[in-house]
Amino acid sequence: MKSNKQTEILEFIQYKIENEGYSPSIREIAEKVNLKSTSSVHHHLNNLIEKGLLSKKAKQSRTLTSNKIITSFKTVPIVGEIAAGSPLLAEENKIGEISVPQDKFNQNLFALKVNGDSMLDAGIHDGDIVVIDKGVEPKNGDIGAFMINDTEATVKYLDTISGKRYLIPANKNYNNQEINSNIQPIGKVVSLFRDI
Amino acid sequence: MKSNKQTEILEFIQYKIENEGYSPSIREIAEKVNLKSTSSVHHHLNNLIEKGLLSKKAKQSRTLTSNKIITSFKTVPIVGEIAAGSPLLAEENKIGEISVPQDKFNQNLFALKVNGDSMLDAGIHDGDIVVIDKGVEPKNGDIGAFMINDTEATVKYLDTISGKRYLIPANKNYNNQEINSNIQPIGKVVSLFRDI
DNA sequence: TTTTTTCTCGAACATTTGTTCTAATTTATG
DNA sequence: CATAAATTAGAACAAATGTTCGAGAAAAAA
Repeated sequence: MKSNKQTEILEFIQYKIENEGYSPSIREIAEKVNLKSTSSVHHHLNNLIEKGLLSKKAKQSRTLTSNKIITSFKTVPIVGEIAAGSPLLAEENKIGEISVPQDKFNQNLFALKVNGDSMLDAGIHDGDIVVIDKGVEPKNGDIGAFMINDTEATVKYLDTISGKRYLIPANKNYNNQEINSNIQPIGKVVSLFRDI
Repeated sequence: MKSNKQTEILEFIQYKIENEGYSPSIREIAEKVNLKSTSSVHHHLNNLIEKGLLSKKAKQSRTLTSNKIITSFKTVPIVGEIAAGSPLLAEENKIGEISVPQDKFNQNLFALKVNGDSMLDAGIHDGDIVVIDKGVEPKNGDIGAFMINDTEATVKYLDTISGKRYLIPANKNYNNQEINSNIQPIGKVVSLFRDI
């Protein structure tokens, strides 16, 4: 045996609500957590309700709700500064989480906190959170996220000038940067969030 | 009678999921939309499913899920152009919905689609969605939403110059506008969303 | 070990709930 | 108006589901 049965039940309920959109029935729970009797599940549910971790309507099916914040939104990690040499999404680089609506549901999303004002003229400010789709390679004219020397993530326009490809800032105080082997595309910027 | 029965049903399902956390039963729907028979509801549900607006598991209770974005997030209406003389949040002005994370949960939130580039230098672009808290009166230096002549909603800086209060655009091509009785504050702009 | 508590099982029961069928009613169509 | 289509109602049924009770098993406490 590993963890607590009640934790197992709670997690299954949360999983089910998050992924299917509705609560499991007691028998579904029983099967999932290897309990042969519905009354056993019932027992645990009452316990979880007493602890304030669950709610439900009496005598009504599939009305379990988790009191934790559980939604069908996708929570994607936000990364800030990248520790030298560490992978982009390493735990040490994570500075928070952001929730992205389901119509952007995608396993390849993550968010990056913008550092600096090099994209100011594109309306991207220092401190803004940009959501990046790792599954989409940025094309010419796109705003993309790029990894430089495996130590720095940056957001820039991508474009080709005279046959060479450049990272292009949206700010006259910054210079274009030719793409070389030290610059790897991470993904395309698909949306922007800002708290004002 | 006003709108379609199926719309009524769909909205109730969405409301229920959003507010209670679980799908209504067919009988609950019947009662809510004034249908005496469960089979009538059944009929409409099948229709909605055919249209791709709903999903459900056969023979399983309370497994309706809306294919629209429905979560425990707060859905706030987006308004665009304001029809002359109509209340800001009138149905006719509504152009969509946006989901706002629960940590911004607030009964006074709504969203406004930005029209024009008068706030470009503040990084607010034409087409951006700004979320407005009606419960917070914008103060000097804040970005606020204001209603002009009850016909136009606008987003501007608010500030006092030489003892007079002005709406101040963030774009040199636009002029300050002194606040008079034709200009009413709606609320404070608290966040910004942009699809790129 | 003995006692107590917690957990589990099995079965049975009462409701809730989805489903189906037929007929009546209303609404649209020609 | 007559006809067809869509909507609604009513009833009955089968399945899913929550609930309860008693007893046994396992784990914890004494």
